[in-house]
Formats: sequence, C-alpha cells, structure tokens
Amino acid sequence: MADESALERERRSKVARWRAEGREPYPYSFPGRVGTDAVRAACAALPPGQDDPAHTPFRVAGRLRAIRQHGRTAFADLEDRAGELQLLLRVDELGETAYRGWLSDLDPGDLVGADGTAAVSRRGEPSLVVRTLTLLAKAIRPPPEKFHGLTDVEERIRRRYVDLLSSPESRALFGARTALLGEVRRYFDEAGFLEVETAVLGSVAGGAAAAPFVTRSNYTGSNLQLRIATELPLKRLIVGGLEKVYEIGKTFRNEDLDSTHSPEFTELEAYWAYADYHDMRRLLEGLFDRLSRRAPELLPDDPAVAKASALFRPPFPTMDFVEELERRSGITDLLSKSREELRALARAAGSTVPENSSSGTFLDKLFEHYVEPAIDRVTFVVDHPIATTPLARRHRSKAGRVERFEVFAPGFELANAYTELTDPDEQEKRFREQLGERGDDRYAFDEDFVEALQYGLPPTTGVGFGVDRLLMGLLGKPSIKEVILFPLVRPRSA
RNA sequence: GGGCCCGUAGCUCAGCUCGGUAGAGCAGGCGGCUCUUAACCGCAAGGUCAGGGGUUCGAAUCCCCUCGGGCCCGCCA
Repeated sequence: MADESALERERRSKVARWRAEGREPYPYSFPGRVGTDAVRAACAALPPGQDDPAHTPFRVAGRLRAIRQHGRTAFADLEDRAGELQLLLRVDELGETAYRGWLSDLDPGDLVGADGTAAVSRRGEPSLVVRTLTLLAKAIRPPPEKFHGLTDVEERIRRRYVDLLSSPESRALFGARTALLGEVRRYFDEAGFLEVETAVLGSVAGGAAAAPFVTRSNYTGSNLQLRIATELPLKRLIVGGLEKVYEIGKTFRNEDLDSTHSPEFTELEAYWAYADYHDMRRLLEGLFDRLSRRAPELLPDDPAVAKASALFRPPFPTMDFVEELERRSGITDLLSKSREELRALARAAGSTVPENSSSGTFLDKLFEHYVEPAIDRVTFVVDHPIATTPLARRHRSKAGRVERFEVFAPGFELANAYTELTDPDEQEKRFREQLGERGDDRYAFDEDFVEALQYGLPPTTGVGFGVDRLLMGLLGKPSIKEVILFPLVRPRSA
C-alpha cells in the first residue's frame, strides 16, 4: 500500500490534465440538482426509444457506477441516494471533442453532475440525455468490482464508506436502522414518555454487572467510568417526578466483540411510574407489532426481513422461568436449592463458570443450557428467581420470585423488564447480599441511589433493551456487526 | 483464554491436497463498435502470494512464530 497502484497513478494524471486545462476537479458546490427519481418519474410516461418532446431540463448529481461505450454513443449509470439513473451520452449532443474527452477522463467511482433531458432508451431504460457534464470529485481510488462489491467482512467494517458507496443494500440497511429508531422514538413519544439524556461519564458505573471502561478526568484528577447501563440515573428522574422517561444512547461494556455483543452498543431504557411489568409487557408488544410491520416496508426487496420481522408480531408465548426450567431439566424444587446445589447442577449441565459465582449466575446458566436452545420465536420469559437480579421487586404472589420478564429472540436475549424495587431498605439489603455472595467489587454499591429511593420512588416499571439486537432480530441479521456502522476493530498492524 | 478456518493484482476469485518459480474476470491503458445495462471483440500491462523465520537444489504451496479477520466454545448481559 506504500506505493500507489498504477490505477491511482492513471487517475491522478487525469486530475493533473484537468487542472492543466483550467478546470477544477474538486468544485465547491453544485446547486439546483434534483434526485434521480425525478428523472425516472418524467420517463414513466415515455415509450421506449423516445426523448421527452418538451425537453424539460434536469440536473442530477451522484457517483458513476459503470460506463458502457459503444463507439459513438455511451451509457453510464449514475447513482444517488434516490437510486440509479442511466446517462445517455451521444456524439450528436456533445460534439466529437467533448464526447471523446469525457469518456477518457471519467472513471467508475467519480462524482459527477449532469444536465440534460429525459428519454427512454430503445430497450426501455429511463435515461438522461446529457448536454453538459460536470466533474464534482475525481475518485483516485477505484471502487470495488461492480458485480460482487466488497465481500470481505473485515474490509466492509474497516472501510464502511466503501461498503456503503458500492452497496445500495448496505445503504438501505442503515437507512432502515435510522427509520426504525425514529419509529421507536415516535412510539414512546406518543405514549407520553419524555426522552432524556443522562451522563455517559461517572464515578461509578452501575445498574448492571459488567466490566466498565475507565478513563481519566483532567478536571477532577480522578478516574471516571463509562456507563454500563442507564437504569440508576433514569430511576432518579422518576423520583424527580418526570413520571415517564426513556433514553436511547450508547452504553459501554469492556468485553469481547462477538456475534451478539459489541463493546459499545445502543441501549434503550424506559421507566414508567404508577405502572407494573404487565403494563410494560403490553407497551413492548405494541412496539414490536409496529416495528414488525414497518421493517418489511423499509426493506421490501429483502425476503429475510419479511421472515424475521414476522416473528415480532403478537401474540407472543409466555414461559415461566422456573416451571420451564424444571420441566426441561427434570430438576425439582429449584427454588429451595442452595448455592452449592445449583453450582453442582450447573456443572453437570456443562457450565464452567467460576466456583464463587452467585446463585443467580448458576440459575442463568441452567436456563441458558436447558431452555434457550428451544426458543424458536420471540418469547416472554417471566417471573425469575429473586437471586437473578438485585433491582426487581419481589413477586406479589409467587414466593421466591421477582416480577421480571425477559424477551428472547431465537439465539439471544432482547429485553429485560421489572416491576422495580422501590423500598430503599430492601434495595440496600439486596445490594449487600449480591456483594456478599459474590465478593466482587464490580457490583459497586451505589449509596447515592439508595438515598434517592429514600425520597420516594413511586411504583414503577422499567425496561432495557439492546437496540442493535432488536434490529438484528427484525432484519434477520446473524451478526451485530451487520447493523452497526463502525464496530470496534483492532488497529491494523504496521 | 481454547479449538477450527481464512489472508494471492484496486475488487471478486482460481492455484495449495501431491513443492518446479503466479492465473482468470471486473476495473484501468491502447484499438474497434450508435441501445447497452455484470455490454461485447482484439492487444498490451498490472503481484513484497499478510509479515517474519525454517526445511529444501527449489516454497503461494510443507513447518514454526507474529499480525489481522471469521466461526464455535469459554468469559461477559
């Protein structure tokens, strides 16, 4: 890569030639252009082989994808965000000198503007008969091969811009991501939730069990952590009387990247005062229903999307965590098992989690082993044992359980919701229990949060879910990297 | 952290099993062609075979190490 390729030399010499002729290969602007869809629309009324008799002028701009020369006529495909449009270059329109000049100076990948009139080719392709071309930026590097594009996963991630410029499908996918996020926002807004932004940097990352990224503040002279969840600040806002809040933002966990985990991911959490987890379930079901209808509209050409998003249409099956686990594993009386017994059962199921893990971890491992592989549709798993989380409220009728549900898609967990624990004294006790059982200082005891609860947290339900995973599920993508524009990669070796 | 697999021209790939000194398509160059759309036809050009080391008369090919990536497992919500 140190030496530029012969291709680049060739393209640079074209830039030099351009400048030598007093023309700017990288102009400042190109006002007045319309989308290629406007020209296609004007072509809709024309029969094959016909130029627009009114000669209505159009100005378009975009990237050249392919150039097909036929001696005294040539075709070029111009692509903008609205789609692709065929440019028709004729010696008769441009004159011999200009025609030859353009064909020798232009390459696939160049950004060009074109002025001309609508026409439909004899083969029926909507086209623009070009009167004037303008070079808007010369591409020194050639685009990927026109048919296969960029296929190497690493290259698609490291140079996402090349993936995007060469793949309309990729652009459509990330466009759909933004549109679906907009749909999520509208849904929560319409339901009366206030979108808020809480701090990414703080002295203690809490609300989940995960290793944080640590950074340093020059101002305070102390270490700061990047948030691992937004749960605790959002509940403080409920204490503050905001009643219904949600946040969509990046959350950071200092872990490996794999097909369902990314060290930085987009999380949505929502908290709703005076409601419980049954209400939250209904709210989420409505959201899933809406997204499952929207996704195939956004990507109508992808059959995988239609199939995957159909899984997000209600009604959803419900699984009782304890009953389902007992049924599938043959274990009886699960809730009365000691930590040692749970550890032995987890080991027997093939788990290698450390000796000193908590009861909750062993229960999670058992569920993961016996139940998760059997989940083949979007499923609500409900009423987990208390030991699995310190933040959910005890179940009002099932002993030894909390009011919690998790949503599972085939292959991964999507969402986690509770009727929140609001009693400050029990919250403090539960924090201490987890801390004591695990002896792990990553479960930082957030005293200020307990103090906030002492001012009074109304009855509240809350949910958190990974937006990237939701998109994977809706769009049928097997890897989280497919739905994140710039996933973390190691630096390339020197 | 463990296992398996991959890295060849700007891009997409073949060659590696069984060692003999690198091949195609696209893109680019030159020439031809007034309706193509993965346009077509002809000619010429294009390579630190990821990097380093080893075995060998000879290494893209076999062995070892390093880097980057993929998949699975582990860890981690």
